[in-house]
Amino acid sequence: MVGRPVDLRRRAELLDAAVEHATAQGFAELSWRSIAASLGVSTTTLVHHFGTKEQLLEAILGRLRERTEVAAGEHPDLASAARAVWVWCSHPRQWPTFKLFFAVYGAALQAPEPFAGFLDQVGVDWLGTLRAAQGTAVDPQTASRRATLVVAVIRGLLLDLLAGGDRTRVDGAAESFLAGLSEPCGGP
Amino acid sequence: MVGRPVDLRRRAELLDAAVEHATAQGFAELSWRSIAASLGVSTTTLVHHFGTKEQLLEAILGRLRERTEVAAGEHPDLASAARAVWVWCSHPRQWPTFKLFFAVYGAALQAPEPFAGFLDQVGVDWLGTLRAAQGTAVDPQTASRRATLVVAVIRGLLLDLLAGGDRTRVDGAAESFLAGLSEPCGGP
DNA sequence: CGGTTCCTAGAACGGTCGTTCTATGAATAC
DNA sequence: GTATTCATAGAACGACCGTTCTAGGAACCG
Repeated sequence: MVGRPVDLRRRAELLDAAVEHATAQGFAELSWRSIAASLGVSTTTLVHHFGTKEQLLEAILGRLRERTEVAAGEHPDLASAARAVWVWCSHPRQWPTFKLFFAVYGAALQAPEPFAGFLDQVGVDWLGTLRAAQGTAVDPQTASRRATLVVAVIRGLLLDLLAGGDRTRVDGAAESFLAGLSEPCGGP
Repeated sequence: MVGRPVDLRRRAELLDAAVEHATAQGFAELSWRSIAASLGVSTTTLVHHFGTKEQLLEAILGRLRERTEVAAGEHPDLASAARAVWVWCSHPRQWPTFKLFFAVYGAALQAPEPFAGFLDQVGVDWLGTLRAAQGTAVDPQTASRRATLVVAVIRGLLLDLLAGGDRTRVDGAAESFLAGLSEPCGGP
């Protein structure tokens, strides 16, 4: 006798809705009851599928990490890869997702207990993508340094943009940085 | 009859201790009771001096803004000003403060209700300082663009550093950016 | 069909939260 | 001195939190 099989699709469906709720309603107001009310189910249902608040959080963080991962794509050099990443990240469609991203990031900096994996993984995800975009010609240390700078610029400009910064000003700064990337002109 | 005068020094003292508590214990665990226990007073004392949780939050945010403001200083050009800001911000002594800063920043992105002033003010504080460092020779639009980029780089690299990023890698990225700032070499 | 396991819901528990009420010393003005 | 206001504390209230208990339908296997 095996009984009724586990419905993994249902769990994924609830998780997606939970992430959407966190994106729309804010990371600080995450509770069993608020999510359940938003999805039209009972808190018991959520508890049954995710177990603990911390486990739900881990699941949400995993989904969020997938959503904020840059499309690896195939780009000839670092400059075009960086431009593609910036265009994708800075699109208004992504704003709510990245607001959630930075809310989680900020919370993780002060309370790394349930977020440690998120911080670590997020740190290597983008870096790996942008290091790979430089091919094997440049030495690893230089590639790592450049990728770090590109990630920092994109995140910093995103912070400015999401906080209500002037779009043309931020885009101008991004363009000037990307232009400098295209012609290294003696840069390290 | 006027009675006993208001003790503003006591309020400032409590506020400083509250900010220190938020820096050490984390922004998410801010409550009347936890702060009161940490300071060795009763919650009633805090309520008496600050009124509402939201008013306490505003006061803490104001103090935090002061603490994260870069020392304006007198620097000959943007590159040296940027380097000074980076050296000051990236010092381990400042890490807890900036962890709190980014925790507040992230929370503000999703719930701007009590944080709107913080986001706005923080946006113009650094930008103004770094625009002023460029003097009046460069046209305002270019100066604004460059200041935006410098702020983004510093914030982005700080995020990396505070998340546990390798110090030498982050410092290398900072150095390469600052070097590029010194010799604009055709950059806009 | 019966048996077993999953899915869902409602109620309740202990805990923490922000806030308010009441009351007791301390400091100032007259 | 008295009168008034501030400073502080303790207790309590209602609301929300995560979690657990109980229980009833639903889906699969034999």
